[in-house]
Amino acid sequence: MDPFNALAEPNRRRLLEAIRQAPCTVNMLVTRTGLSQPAVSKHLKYLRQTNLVTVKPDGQKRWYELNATPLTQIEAFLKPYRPLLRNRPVAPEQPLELANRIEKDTAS
Amino acid sequence: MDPFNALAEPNRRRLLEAIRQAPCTVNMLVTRTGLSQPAVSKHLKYLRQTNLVTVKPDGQKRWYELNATPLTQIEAFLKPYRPLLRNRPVAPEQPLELANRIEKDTAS
DNA sequence: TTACTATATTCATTTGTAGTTATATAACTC
DNA sequence: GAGTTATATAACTACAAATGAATATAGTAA
Repeated sequence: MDPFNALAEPNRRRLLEAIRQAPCTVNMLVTRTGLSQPAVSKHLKYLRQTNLVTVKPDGQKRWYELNATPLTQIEAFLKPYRPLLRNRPVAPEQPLELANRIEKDTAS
Repeated sequence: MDPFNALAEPNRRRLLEAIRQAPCTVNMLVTRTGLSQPAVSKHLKYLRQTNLVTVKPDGQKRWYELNATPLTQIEAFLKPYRPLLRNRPVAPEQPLELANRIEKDTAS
C-alpha cells in the first residue's frame, strides 16, 4: 500500500480530509463519516502504514494527526502534468454511461 | 474507476508517463514497459474509461494521447495539503519493515 | 474485582482487478 | 483469397482489499 493506493479509496480520502482539518479520535471519525467503527479502524490502519497519519494515544482515546509528507510522492508524479492544467476548472466526475459511449464510439 | 484508482496502479502510472511524453501505440507501450500486450490493452481500457487518454485510430495502429483534464480532480484534492508540503523533498517510499515497526511501537 | 468505553483485530464473505493464455477483430500485404 | 500485424476481448487464476459480524485488547470508573 502506497500513498496512491491510500487515496484510491473514497472513504479514506474523507477520513484524511477530516484529520487534516484537525486531529480526530476514531469515534469522531465514525460519527462524521457514518462508517462502522471497525471499518474506520481498518482504513486508519492503511493510512498509518502509508505514514499519512500518526497516532497520539491519550488515555482510551487515540488522536490521529495528519502527516502530509507521503503526499510529496503524488506531487512529484503530478509535477510534469501541472503545466497542462493551468487555470483549468475541476473536471466533473465522468458519468459511467458517458464513459461507455466514448468507449464504444472510439472502438468502432 | 476514477482518476485516483487509475493512478493507484504503478504500471498505469508508467503507461501514462510514456504517453505524456509523446503519443504512443500499444506496441510501443508493450516494448517500453515489458508488459504483455493484453495487459497493456487492459490498462489502457481503464485509462480510457477515466478519460485520461484518448485514441486516434491510424490504420492498424491506435495512437494513445494524454488528456490531463481528469487530473484536476486529484489537484483539487491535494490543494489544501500543498501548503504543508512547501519545499519538501519527495518522501522515500516507506519500507514495509519500517512501517510495521512504527505500527507496533505506536500500538503498544 | 466488575462494568464500561474506545479502539483494534480476526474471520468469513464478497468484490475488484492484475496477469496469463487463448481467441477475436480489423487493417494491411501478398 | 491467405497470411501477417496490431489491437482488443474473453476466460481463467490468483490475490488484495472492502465489508460486516463477532471478538479481543486496553484504559477508565465504580
